[in-house]
Amino acid sequence: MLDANLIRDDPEKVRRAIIDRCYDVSILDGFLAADGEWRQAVDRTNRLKQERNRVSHQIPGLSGEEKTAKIEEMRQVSEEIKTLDGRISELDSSRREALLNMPNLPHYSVPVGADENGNIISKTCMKERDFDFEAKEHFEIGEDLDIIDFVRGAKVAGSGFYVLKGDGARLERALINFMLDLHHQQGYREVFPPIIVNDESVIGTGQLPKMADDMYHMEKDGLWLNPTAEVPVTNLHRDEILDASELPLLYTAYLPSFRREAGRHSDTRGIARVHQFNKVEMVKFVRPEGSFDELESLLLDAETVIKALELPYRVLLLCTGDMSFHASKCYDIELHAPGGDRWLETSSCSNFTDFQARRAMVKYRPEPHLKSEFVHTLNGSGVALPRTMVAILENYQNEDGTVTVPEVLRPYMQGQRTIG
RNA sequence: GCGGAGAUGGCCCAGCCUGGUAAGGCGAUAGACUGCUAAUCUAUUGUCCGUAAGGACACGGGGGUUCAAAUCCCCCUCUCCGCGCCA
Repeated sequence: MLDANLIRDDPEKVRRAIIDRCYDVSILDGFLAADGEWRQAVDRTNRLKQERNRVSHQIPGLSGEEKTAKIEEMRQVSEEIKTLDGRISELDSSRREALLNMPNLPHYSVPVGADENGNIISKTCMKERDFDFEAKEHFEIGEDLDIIDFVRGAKVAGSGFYVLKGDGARLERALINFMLDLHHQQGYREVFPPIIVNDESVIGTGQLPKMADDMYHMEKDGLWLNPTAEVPVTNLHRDEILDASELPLLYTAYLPSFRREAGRHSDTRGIARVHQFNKVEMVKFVRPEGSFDELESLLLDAETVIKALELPYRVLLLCTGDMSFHASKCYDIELHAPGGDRWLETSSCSNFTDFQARRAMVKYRPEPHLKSEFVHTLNGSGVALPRTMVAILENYQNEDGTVTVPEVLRPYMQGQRTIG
């Protein structure tokens, strides 16, 4: 959510940002109209309430006709206030709705572009692997080794779900433990939050109202299945004023994530796009002034995971049109999957500046007794499991059909060197 | 799920029965005072509208009654205690 004062003071800056991000600018004009009317109405109701308060306090000292007259007068003022307050609440809703649907302002360093073609490859690491045999795709490998079972996943839950079996399940668990341990060493505190979240949380981080159709909703309880650990972890501190001395706060969490993937029909084969997947996530609460440096270090922390796994990857700096709407700046890490010669988005590291903090009311006091301010929040996957699994299976596959276990994972698999 | 008790400012806590500008304490910050510290005194310590002066709002959330609601009425959420159920 943007600062209403900033929008009033510099609407053209906001208009530029909305255009760069390919959103409809009418949302800005809608806000300005509702906001102007809202402020006038608030001013008028405040004056009326002042009058009512003043006279109401005089009434106990009055008697007879004068008292009756004042009471009648105030009854009418109260009626007027009630009508006006109703109008204010309508205006406030449209104001707020416009605010909730307005994207964050991109950082000046973000390239302007309409779609993924505007993204910039900011770094490429480790050469893609050359094969002297025909590389298989991960779903073939998984089925041949009987470690990924799509048929039974579909039986138990439906299309888009899968079962990890044997060394596949063990590899998944090894990855989770390896990543959590690494992030722990990097200074992140491990948490395991609820996997089900309420409306306030999902609004707080910005998935609602825009992404409602992408999440699983439990109507009976009014709750949502976690779409990304960013939601419960960031909302740990919703409606809190943090102690400045405890910033930056760094968290890491392993959490299953759920996406409905409504309306997406391509890319359904395999485990690269599924309804339920595990992810290890990093979340930072930081002071505003250093937040873009914190983004760079967050990216490095995520890259460390990939480097340790010795997988070929590249880092993209996303352009204005391709960033998710709550980010101010975002890097994607893509892993190379040689089976299908594809680049898979495996991590997304974003600085949301004060956008989420303002929605979720996460503040801190820069100095004792000074006015509290919004923190900046950041989030990075470190990293998404299925696509990492794809990259491992495809990059570490051997001609005989086996898969070598990456060296850093062996301690997590009782020293096992190969699968198959 | 049932019964009971609660939720008041950054924190603690009074006020509720019997409606009339949210009392007191703690902590924090600034100033005053004192060789230093402590103590003491004073001020500040939530949100919104407003350039400001000023004003409004805020007693878990939402409705209602009333000239006026922390206080009375209704609905909801959460916490604690007991009972029930349960991996």
